[in-house]
Amino acid sequence: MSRATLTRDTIVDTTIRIIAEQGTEGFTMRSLGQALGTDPTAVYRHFRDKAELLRAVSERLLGTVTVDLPADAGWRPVTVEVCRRLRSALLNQPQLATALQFGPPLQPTEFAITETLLRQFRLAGLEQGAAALAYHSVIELTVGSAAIDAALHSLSSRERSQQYFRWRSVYATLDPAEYPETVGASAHMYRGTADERFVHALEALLDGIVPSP
Amino acid sequence: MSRATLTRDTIVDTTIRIIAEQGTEGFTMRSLGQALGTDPTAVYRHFRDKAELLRAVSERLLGTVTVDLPADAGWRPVTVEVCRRLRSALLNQPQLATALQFGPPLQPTEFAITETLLRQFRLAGLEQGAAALAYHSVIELTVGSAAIDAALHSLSSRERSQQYFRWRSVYATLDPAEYPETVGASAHMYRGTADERFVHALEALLDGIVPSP
DNA sequence: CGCTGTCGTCAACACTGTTGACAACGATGT
DNA sequence: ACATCGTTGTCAACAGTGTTGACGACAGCG
Repeated sequence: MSRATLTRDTIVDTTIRIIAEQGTEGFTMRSLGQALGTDPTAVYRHFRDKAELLRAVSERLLGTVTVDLPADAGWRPVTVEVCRRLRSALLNQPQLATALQFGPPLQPTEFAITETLLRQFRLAGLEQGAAALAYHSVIELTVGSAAIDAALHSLSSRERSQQYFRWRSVYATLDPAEYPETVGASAHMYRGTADERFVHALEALLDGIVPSP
Repeated sequence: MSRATLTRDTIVDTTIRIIAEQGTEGFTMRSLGQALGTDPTAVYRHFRDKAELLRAVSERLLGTVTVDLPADAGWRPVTVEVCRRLRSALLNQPQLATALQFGPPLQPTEFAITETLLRQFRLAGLEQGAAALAYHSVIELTVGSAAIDAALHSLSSRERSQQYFRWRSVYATLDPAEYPETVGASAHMYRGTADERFVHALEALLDGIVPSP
């Protein structure tokens, strides 16, 4: 019986589970302790503070972004796949922005993402400076898409559809004299899944970055 | 002898000032009360809770986005200008994501932004469905750019430049064998101002959305 | 066996947003 | 002019947050 019931891995596991089940607000040090079956402050034996724990969580989530990528798919499908995975990882942890506050000097997995994306853009024929700008561009789009959809991510797909429908209704019932375009396009707003909208935007961005012949 | 010392406008003013000076973490109900010279709980006579106050703040900030737009500049400069203003407004209030949690049924100013952007895309020749997708795309990019730069926004331009330099150094000193592209492009990362990078990304996105002949 | 260092436990601190009772004050009706 | 009323600032307090320091149980080791 390993008396050490608590380890960094199990703590990170439980943290991810809590956030996935109850959302980012339902995760507190005390709820974590309860889920672990220990005193809440026992976690501080393994992590300096909550920020370090969340950094470890983001490290775990971001670790899946660049693994097992299709080798011979070409730069563009690989780029889309990496960004989709990154967006998915960010969705599971909106608080990553907090951990990201310290900037790039982060975890090894972040460097792997940067390296992978930069390589794809170089494969696409971009110079180093253009590749760096392209990297910043796709990261901004990916983070934004995740931030916008983070609130609805904890909902079921049914509830999400209902929410989209509700928003379309709001747009549709605006004053047509004041908001003609919004009313006219209301049926097309928030159509499909958030992932589909993101991929559409990403494809457009990539079209603009690397114009196809 | 101002008896009605507190009003919604002055509270919103002070809130914006505190967030601008001390960042989003330095703003609490108690610090707000101290800045107002009243008891912290007096604010609750004018706003139901902190969320409603922040909604009023976002309403104030977003109100400047669509006013006095150049009339005959063409859809593209107008779109860029609106997105730049929106990004600037979001930068001043990272917590807007919290207020935005409730989704589109928000304030009138948000509808004005949506209407303006949709009209520009219609002017560019897009159908209603394509305009809606384009709207979602530019919003995602704008929100993401603001989210990424929010952490550094409270810094002075000098400190910001130093931070950028520090990050470039981190990239430059990685293992070239493992991260060749990152090391190679390190000198081009985080170049220029964040606004310039955003406009570059936005221009690329617009190129992809509405291909120029 | 005894020692040492790790690690879970407990109480407590400073802080947050928020609420209900209380009181001062201007405005209002007769 | 007086009493009344509703608005609004004040105060104490509550539940909840992250975090710290003292305490003690336990494993491994000489």
